Amino acid sequence: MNIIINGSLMVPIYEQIVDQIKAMIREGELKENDNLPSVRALSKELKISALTVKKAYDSLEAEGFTVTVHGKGTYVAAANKELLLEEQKKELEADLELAVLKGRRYGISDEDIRSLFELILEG
Amino acid sequence: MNIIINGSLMVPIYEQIVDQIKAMIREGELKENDNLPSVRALSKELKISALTVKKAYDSLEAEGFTVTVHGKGTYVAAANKELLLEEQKKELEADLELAVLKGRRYGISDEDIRSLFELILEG
Amino acid sequence: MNIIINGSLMVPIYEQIVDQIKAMIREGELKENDNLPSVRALSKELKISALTVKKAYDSLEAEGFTVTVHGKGTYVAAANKELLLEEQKKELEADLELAVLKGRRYGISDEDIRSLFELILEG
Amino acid sequence: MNIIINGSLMVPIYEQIVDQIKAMIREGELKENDNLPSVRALSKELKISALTVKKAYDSLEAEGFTVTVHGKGTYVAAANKELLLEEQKKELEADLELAVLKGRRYGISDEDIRSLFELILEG
DNA sequence: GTGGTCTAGACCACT
DNA sequence: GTGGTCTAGACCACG
Repeated sequence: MNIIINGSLMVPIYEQIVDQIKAMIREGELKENDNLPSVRALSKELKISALTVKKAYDSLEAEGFTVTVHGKGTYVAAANKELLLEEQKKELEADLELAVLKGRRYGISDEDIRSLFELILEG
Repeated sequence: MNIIINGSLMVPIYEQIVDQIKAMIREGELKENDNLPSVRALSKELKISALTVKKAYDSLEAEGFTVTVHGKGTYVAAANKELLLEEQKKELEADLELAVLKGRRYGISDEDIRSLFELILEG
Repeated sequence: MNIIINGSLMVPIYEQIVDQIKAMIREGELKENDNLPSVRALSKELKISALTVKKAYDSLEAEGFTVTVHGKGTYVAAANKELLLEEQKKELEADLELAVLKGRRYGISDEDIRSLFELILEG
Repeated sequence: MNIIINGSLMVPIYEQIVDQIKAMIREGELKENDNLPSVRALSKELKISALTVKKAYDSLEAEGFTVTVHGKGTYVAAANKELLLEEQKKELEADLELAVLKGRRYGISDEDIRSLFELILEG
């Protein structure tokens, strides 16, 4: 499981896991009915608390990306990739919009905001 | 005091106050030596706890934007607008970077991220 | 009335007044039965609130250094200069002791504390 | 945690905590990455409000002496002992200066102030 | 009336 | 269990 946890980021660990598993599903790295690693296994691999992995899996299941079968494990659900992509784009859009609005609230010009953005994207 | 509190946001109230007062200072709406509303007055106006306002004011003072005189009130300090602008740009940069990183984590191409961004900026 | 108020100091204004009037009494600049300036007059002269001067005068009277005659004014009481000096020295001693103890709590050597002290005294 | 709160002092409780933890760090009693007691645990131990402990911890973090990890705890940061020592000396210097100024305001001669100081240091 | 500190307890997010 | 935020109200020091 190629998941990378960045502890120094201000993003909760469980969210980083959710994000990356969603991406894997969308990119086909994880296919329908694939078996996710067990909570215990993943928590060992990432050296984090099992509760944190559990929370990520719960979140995925709540959003319909996985199904958990008691006593067997967690599996990738039938995914509508396009829907997922749309959802993720909307989330990204919301984040970008919040940032832009904050910049404007700070009185930073759109030109300056764009420059910053390009710097980051190309950086 | 035109401060707007959004309780549904995930940004702490005291931080919203800090942000908006900083913006007012930078935009000249609040000038050097201007008197900020008293802790109690603002807490009443915004219908929040006095401690929350106090926390915001403490933060502003710690960052050097205001000076507080015991028994008299809180005043706008000699404003270093350039410093403030730099700080705000850094904050915006951090927000944008988080958004971009999330987009990439989602497997969205830089081109698509840029398109979304431009849509927002021009929208 | 040669009283000097330092607003930037962290010492309350009323205390600065009390201290300086005590010193004047001890040094004979103010003698028994001398008339202190009226609360209003002094507050105008020092450009501070009358309440603050009142508080200083109250404090002096409570400690027995002055007597206030209703409708007439405030007068210097019969002062035991030596007692006053002893009192003031004890207060100074307490302040110095607190500072020294804090320094030691911080793990600063007595030699270093002494150096700092001499620097201040000679500075 | 050997912290002693003196309620009768005029020093705020949270500041007493900050002072003593800083001293522990400087003296090596607390080392890098050591875990500070949880806010709740310390508040129980000292029989004070959790918010008061929190305020002390916030202050320590703002000054860079500790790092707080959400949901995990508060840890001693990579200690810059020299910086800390300088800071503490500055604090001591300020205290001593206030005392000396008060003594002079009282009309006590520098010689007498020095005698008092030496008495305390050698006492 | 103004800020400064403290309380006791609540609810939420993260591990 | 840990920190993060917020409340409602108290008491004190200062002006």
